[in-house]
Order: sequence, then structure tokens, then C-alpha cells
Amino acid sequence: MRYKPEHKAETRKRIVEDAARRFRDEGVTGAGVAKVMRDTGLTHGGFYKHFGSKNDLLVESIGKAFREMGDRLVRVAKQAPPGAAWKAVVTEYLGLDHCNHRENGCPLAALAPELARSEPEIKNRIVGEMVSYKDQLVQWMPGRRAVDRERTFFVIFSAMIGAVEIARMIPDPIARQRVLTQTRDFLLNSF
Amino acid sequence: MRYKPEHKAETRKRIVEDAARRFRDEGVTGAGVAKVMRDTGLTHGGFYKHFGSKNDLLVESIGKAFREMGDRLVRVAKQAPPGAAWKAVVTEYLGLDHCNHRENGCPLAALAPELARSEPEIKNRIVGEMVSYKDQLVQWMPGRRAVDRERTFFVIFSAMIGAVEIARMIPDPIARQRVLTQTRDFLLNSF
DNA sequence: TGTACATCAGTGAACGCGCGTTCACTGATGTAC
DNA sequence: TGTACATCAGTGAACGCGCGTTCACTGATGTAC
Repeated sequence: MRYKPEHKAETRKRIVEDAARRFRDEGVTGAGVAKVMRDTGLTHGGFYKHFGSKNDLLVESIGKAFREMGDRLVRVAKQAPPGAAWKAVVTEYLGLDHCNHRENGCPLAALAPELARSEPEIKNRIVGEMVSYKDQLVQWMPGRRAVDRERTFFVIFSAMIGAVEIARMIPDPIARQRVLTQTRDFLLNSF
Repeated sequence: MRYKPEHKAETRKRIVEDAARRFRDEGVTGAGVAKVMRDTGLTHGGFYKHFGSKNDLLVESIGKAFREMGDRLVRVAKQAPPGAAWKAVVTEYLGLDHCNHRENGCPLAALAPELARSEPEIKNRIVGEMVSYKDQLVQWMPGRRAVDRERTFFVIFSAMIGAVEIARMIPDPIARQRVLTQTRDFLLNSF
């Protein structure tokens, strides 16, 4: 079979999207090449027509995940009343929906320790994607000067990432919700 | 060869200690049974004389890691001036030493997302160890009533876990230190 | 006291399995003549 | 216009490898007689 010129690019995009979900859901080692290709409706053999290695797919998928989550948070920031954008971001990030659907959520909350352990070359590329994420969101953070917003970005995201990870550890839904709510209220009253 | 009666218990303890380090350093999937046994100076075959499965070792190792880190934080809490115990805990947790040595640090900062993905039965046992960790530390947290200290425990540890994970992602030592320091100063001025 | 036997922590070969990766092949369609 | 060939995304068998787990065996020492 031969395909339209744009077909290959579309397939590649679908693989990246499916992988971005799988990696967040099952971890870097849990999500295998064959599983991702099956998600996309293909067999594992064709994978290397699109990517040089699983690590290349990982970097692209993490980038895609950062962009998805970044866009989602920017959307709620833009919908918020003036000056309350960062509060909308915090409320969305610490919402039950994000907590219960790691496969569509922030790649740091889903994978940070695993990503920190990747080989230096891979890690550097992932850090590049993380910096883009920060650049997309830092403008909505509280603080008058850019340097203040940079500081509040890291403080707020640290707290949110940790809270979501702890909440995801807790089986009891009420205790889980409590961790999210308490961290949210703490942050909303802090700046 | 035949051994003294206490020999087996001592070997078992050494395996748990070595595994507690390996799991935090290389992740749950990265640390294999054979590697851990080699750390202990044994061959992989003997492993099942001590543990029913790798998962059993995981649960025990995470428990050991929680106790190690709990004891370390309680020690600095006890050495602090009255009323400043929680500040000493925050300063220790967000110190460069903890950040740069995940193999001896908090198992949540090293493994939380991976642990959250384990099978329910394993996860429940790990959550039990996490609750012991909390019970060991919650008394040093700021707040007058027990319910307040429970709240500040989760808020403070969320922020610290996230900060250490982000710092461990960042290759540049100065930017890494900055994330730790900024989160520390934020927390120290918050309660 | 001397000898035969039981014990059992630890050994190392072997198991099935899934992984990332490779590669010869397929076959529908576009192109050359 | 009709035919032969080139293209190339996708297929599926096969590769070596490391994993968790099993198991027959080892051999120094304690115990029974």
C-alpha cells in the first residue's frame, strides 16, 4: 500500500499522542514500544520508520505532554478575572480531575523521579521541554517583576506537584481530596 | 556451610538495607533482585530463602527507607531550639545533601509516582508505611491542635517533595540550589 | 569418643517472558516509457 | 493507453538480553547413637 504524502506525518503524530498518554499512565519502563504501537493500531515493527529509538519517542512525548498541559492551564488562566489567573491555574492543577487522570496531566507529577534518572543526554532534552512549559506559564504567576514570577512559579509548582503525587498515593477518596484542597487553600492565601 | 542462628536474620537485614538504597537510586524497575543480592555479596538464587517475591522486598525496603528518613528528620527536630523544630526539618529536607543523595533520602521524593502505580495490595502496604512516617513527624509540625499539624504536615511535605523532585531534574547546580532555597524560605515564612 | 546423618543458607544453571531493536518482505499506488 | 518498475509505510518473525522465579545441589556444622 502507498499513502498520501501527509499520511506518515499524521501517523507519527498519533504515535506521539498515544505514547504521551501511556508514559504518564504506566511510567517510562511500563510503557513499551509494542504497546504504544498497538494503541495507534499498528504493529511494533513499523516504529523505527518513525523514530530512531524509544528514547527519541520519550522526549517527543514528554514535550507533547508539557504542551497539552501548558495549553490547558493557559486556557483557564485566560478565562479567569484579571489578576486571578494564577489562582485559576492552581485550582485547575489541584482539581480532582487532574489528580485522577494522570494520563492527561502534568508530566512532572506523573514522572518526575523517573525522568530525573534518565541518561544525561535524554534528560537535557527533557529539561528543555520543561523550560518551555515554565516559559508558557510563568507570565500568569503572582509577582510584579519577572524575577518574582519566576520564583513564585517554582514555589507554586513544587507544592502542586508534591500534593498531586501524595494524593495519588492515598486510596481513600476523602483523604485524597483533603490533601488537594488544603494545599490549594494554602497556596491561594499565600501570595 | 552452616551458620549461627542469628546469621540469617542479619543477612536478611542487609538485603533490605541494600535494596532500600537501590530502589531509591534506580527506581522500582531499575533495581533488580540480582543487583541487590550482588550488593549484599550473595548470588540471586538465595533471595527466595529470605523473601517470597520482589514485591515483598519492595514493601520492606520502602518501610526501612521511611524509618531511616524519619529518624534523620526527628534527630534534627530534637536538636532545634524549642518551637523551631519544624524549621529544622524543612531546612534538612530541602538541603543540598538530601537533594544530591536520593539513595539515602525520602522515598516519596525518590519514588512517589512509581509507588502510586503499584498493584493495590502492594500499594496499600506501602501507604501503611507512609502513615507511620507521617505519625513519626506530624508532632513536630507547626500548629496548635493536632488537626492543624496534620494539615501543615501535608502542605509542607507536598511542597518539599515537589521542590526536591524539580531540583533533581535541573542539571545546573545554581538553578538547582535556587529552587531548594526559594521553597525553603517560602515555607519558613508561611507558618 | 567416634561415626553417620540431618540441617539449611547459599549456589548457579535453567525456566519462560517481555523488552528494544533489526530486517526481509508485502503490496497498493505513482511514475517512466 | 498499457505495461513494467520504483517507492515506502507497515508487517511479523527473529535477535540478544535481562528480568523474576525455580530447583537440584553443596558442604560445614550440629545432633543422634
